[in-house]
Amino acid sequence: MERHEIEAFLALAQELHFRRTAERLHLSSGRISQTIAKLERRIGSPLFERSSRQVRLTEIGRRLYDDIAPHHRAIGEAFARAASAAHVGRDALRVGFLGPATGAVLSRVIGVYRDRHPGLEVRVTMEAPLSNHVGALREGEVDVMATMLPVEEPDLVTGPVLLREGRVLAVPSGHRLAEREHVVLEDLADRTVIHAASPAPAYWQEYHHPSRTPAGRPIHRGPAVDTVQAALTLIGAGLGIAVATAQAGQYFRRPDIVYVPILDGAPADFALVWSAAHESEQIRAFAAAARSLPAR
Amino acid sequence: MERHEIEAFLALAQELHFRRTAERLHLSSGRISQTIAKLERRIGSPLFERSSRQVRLTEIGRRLYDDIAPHHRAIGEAFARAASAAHVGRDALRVGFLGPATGAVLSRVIGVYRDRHPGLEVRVTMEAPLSNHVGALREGEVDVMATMLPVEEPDLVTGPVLLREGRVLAVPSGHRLAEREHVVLEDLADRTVIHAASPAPAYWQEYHHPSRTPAGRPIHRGPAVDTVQAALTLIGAGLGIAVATAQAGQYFRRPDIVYVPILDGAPADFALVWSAAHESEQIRAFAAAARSLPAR
DNA sequence: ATGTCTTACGGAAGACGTAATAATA
DNA sequence: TATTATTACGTCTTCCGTAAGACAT
Repeated sequence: MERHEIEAFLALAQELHFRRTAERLHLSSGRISQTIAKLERRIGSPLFERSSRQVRLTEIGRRLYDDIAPHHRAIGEAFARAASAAHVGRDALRVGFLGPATGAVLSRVIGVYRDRHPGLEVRVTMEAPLSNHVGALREGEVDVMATMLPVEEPDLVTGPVLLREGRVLAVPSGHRLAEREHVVLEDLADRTVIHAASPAPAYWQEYHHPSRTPAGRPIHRGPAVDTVQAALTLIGAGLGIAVATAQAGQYFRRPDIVYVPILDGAPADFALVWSAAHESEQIRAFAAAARSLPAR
Repeated sequence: MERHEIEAFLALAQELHFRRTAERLHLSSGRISQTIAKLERRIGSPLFERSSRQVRLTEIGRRLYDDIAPHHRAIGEAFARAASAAHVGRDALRVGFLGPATGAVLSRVIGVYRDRHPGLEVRVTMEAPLSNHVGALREGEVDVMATMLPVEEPDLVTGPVLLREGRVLAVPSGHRLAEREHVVLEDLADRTVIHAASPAPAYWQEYHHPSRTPAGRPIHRGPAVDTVQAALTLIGAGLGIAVATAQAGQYFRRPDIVYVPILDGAPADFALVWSAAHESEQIRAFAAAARSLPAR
């Protein structure tokens, strides 16, 4: 009984629907099917009766659900308590960020926080990779991350938005779109767009680097990168173009790259995010300092 | 909190010793160290204080242990109950085996079982691969397996021994050792010996295909195989020699292979093995039938 | 010097998504 | 035909052992 099997089983027992279960766990429905099938082979009996129209718990499945659900929850809570206890009396609040503009706003938040709480220390420890932007939170390397929404993870809390940025398209100077005053998403049709490397969740990829235009025409997935710098190198080499935030135009000015505003690009919101299990007084105070800043 | 992390934590909290914990879980101590380190990073605090002389639980570690140990046990028991319930009223007892001689003894056991319980059906379903010889038990594909000891798995029960076999060395007919009346393990020194493919547990490999002679001289690990037939093909091609059981001399007679008895080889015991969680009345009856046979 | 825990690295098991297939209404 | 669950397959993550390193007795 692996964790992912138990969680798939419990979720399916509640949803009684493979597709909804898959969406809730951010997995594909095929995977849920295989995970449950494997569990049933090991148990030696079906846990669900399914037709293509209905899914129901069997007697053994119902009993198993009642037996393990409270214990599974209790274990989760025990880890949360341990994580919470671990962070009381921690010396410094460790903050991570994604992208240079976020870092700039962050220093203003830190200023307010330091004024209000002179005794408490803050350390900006690291810039996150584009892929796995919340990994450092999960690994316990930072306490708060200033990163790009959407973040739809049940174990993470989304705090105040620090910054809302427009979208630009980064293209090589010689590119056909480089002359334009602005573009729309439809202009991406059939082009090769650089995107974040794979550990990034699918919903995040799709939000920031859509695979289709609003009219439904395909956008080709180009090479995957971990940093904006790497993306720019590839763009300069003519290997693709990339959707970026307006801050790129200020912080990554280069002669071989042109940034063209995307009129209908979904806005990029940057917000504070932290682990629900690790939430502490210091984190709440830091979030409060962020909320007190004038909106930009 | 993955299953392997929880189990490593609980075992280490009991043993307070990395090497012993590793042995208990059939893992390397380096792996235990990394698993615990990762867990501590995620929790955000050490769970153990360790010097190279002593390992102790921290306050947070102690609390976590007390919190999750009973729930972890409860979940394990719930799965065992489900597995047990799944197998009452099952139509046929599915039996697997390893090696043709085992299959032969098995048919005598089945004869006795059928005489005693005419209403109960038995199906010999499959021959197991040399690697992963108990995998079918864990996957729920068979109920009982007649296989080679040692089996040191906490979730499996070792039943009565069906057969004890001596050891032979399988060598190509032209081989220097082919002329010998018999050999000793020391003759394997510096030779290349074919062994079972990798999913087989390390203790099983070491028992059947030792990596050193009694005097400590190395025995080289040759190619890995899944079946005796595959091993013989490789031996015939001159790619190595293999330690086998005496039954091979009867069931796999070939002109290009010679079997030479190994005087001091550890005996190969074949026994019934089944899953503790799936133990049923039928399985106990089958084991009783095996015990009633005259020893060979 | 020995026993202990940790770190670095290459290989392999399996979790995962995609896409084709089957079944039901 | 539309919606659902299952199966087949190739990719990629990460778990794992090996072996070298660091530290203490």
